[in-house]
Amino acid sequence: MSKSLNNRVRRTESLSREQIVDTAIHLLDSGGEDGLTFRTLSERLATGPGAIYAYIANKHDLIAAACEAVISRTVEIKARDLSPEETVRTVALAMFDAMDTHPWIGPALTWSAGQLTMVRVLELIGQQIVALEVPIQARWATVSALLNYILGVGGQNAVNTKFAQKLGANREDLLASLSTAWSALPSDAYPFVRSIASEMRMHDDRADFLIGIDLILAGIKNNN
Amino acid sequence: MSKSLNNRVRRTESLSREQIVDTAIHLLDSGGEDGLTFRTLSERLATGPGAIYAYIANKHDLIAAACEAVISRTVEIKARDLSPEETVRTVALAMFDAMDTHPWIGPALTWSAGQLTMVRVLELIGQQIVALEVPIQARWATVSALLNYILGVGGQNAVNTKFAQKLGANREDLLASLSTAWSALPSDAYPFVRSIASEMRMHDDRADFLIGIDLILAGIKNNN
DNA sequence: ACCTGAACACCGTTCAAGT
DNA sequence: ACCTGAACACCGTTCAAGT
Repeated sequence: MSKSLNNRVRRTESLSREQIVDTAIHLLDSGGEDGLTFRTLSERLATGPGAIYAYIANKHDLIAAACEAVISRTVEIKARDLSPEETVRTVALAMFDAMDTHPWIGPALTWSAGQLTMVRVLELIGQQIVALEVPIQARWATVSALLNYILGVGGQNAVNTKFAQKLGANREDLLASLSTAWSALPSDAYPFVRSIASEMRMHDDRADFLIGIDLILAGIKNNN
Repeated sequence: MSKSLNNRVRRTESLSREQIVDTAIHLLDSGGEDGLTFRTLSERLATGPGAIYAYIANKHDLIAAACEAVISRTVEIKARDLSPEETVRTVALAMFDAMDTHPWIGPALTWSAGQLTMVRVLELIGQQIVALEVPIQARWATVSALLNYILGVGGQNAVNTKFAQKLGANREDLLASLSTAWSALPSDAYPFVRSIASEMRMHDDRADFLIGIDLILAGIKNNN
């Protein structure tokens, strides 16, 4: 797609695509998706808002490029002596941590829109699926399930973060008030929700995420 | 929160919250999140944009209310003579279909922000988890995994739909071009992605979604 | 040749003015 | 008492004008 846009030959100290993306990541990290505007971005880069369009097509492209930059760093995992299951866990946790540090990538990330980095994640996980001897007809659906789960948690993470910062509350306060609300539900209609209200309050997102991965891995083993 | 906003006593044929939400759902269905603006909405309702704020706090609230309306219809599933597994499948598929018909609810839906309808889904699935005799310490994480997966797929669905309509292409064309791109990847670095390129092209989102649910259910059984 | 930044066509939201 | 719709403070994006 961007074959003809080779800017490397220039020697002016002017704008570069990499510089723009890096600054965008900083703005996204500190202010979420709303924190990134072409006006603040161009201000940081000491230029006019129009100048950015020489390097980037539009805002969607800019966010996609920022995602790529973050995930490509995440995916650089050396193949150590790990079992297929351990490798899947490692990759999944790396993705979780990246989406936790940069909540804005959650909704922007998709593995089917042709983002090259997500294809690399797909390859990485897919190879473990093969190593786990999943029959060939089941491979696609199995990889789909894992990736959907991983990206899904990232998306939920983003919603929660946004919700929390909109209310100006921290995570603990939010969980506490939600827990209280759940405990106050009628016990005839909501026995289950009431029963886990206190457990929910103290849950660990990261640990629960991994339990979900393990559940899917256990399901894969069980199906073979 | 909204205890004092009881509008039922009025008898004028003026605006109602329900009417606003219904119109909003129509606009969202036909034009996505961008299709809903206060100007077009108020136009449809034959009023000014300001009038809506008497019934709804802001756009976020409006979308949340639209979600609630859609999901509450979805969740009205009669308890038939189904096994716990079958019930989970039924609920999950109902959610999938709702998110497929209304792609905009995917990103807006979250079960931790106190949306009452999602709590009902949580209860419904949680009761099956209890019936499956998941040990009490594992219940929260198990329900989390299922709900995260369900909502995650919905979120991905939304991204894909948005992507497709932005390009003005249909699903088949998108999958075909993606499949071609995957087949053209270097075989040394991307053996797995290449191997499933053709399978991906013909995959059925709904069937794959269900396979993921079954994988998690199998994992639950395996863990007991 | 490259950058600038005013201008355009939109948003969500508010609130004085009408009826 | 309730609704209206101009006005405000923003957006992303474009493009004539500058250097």
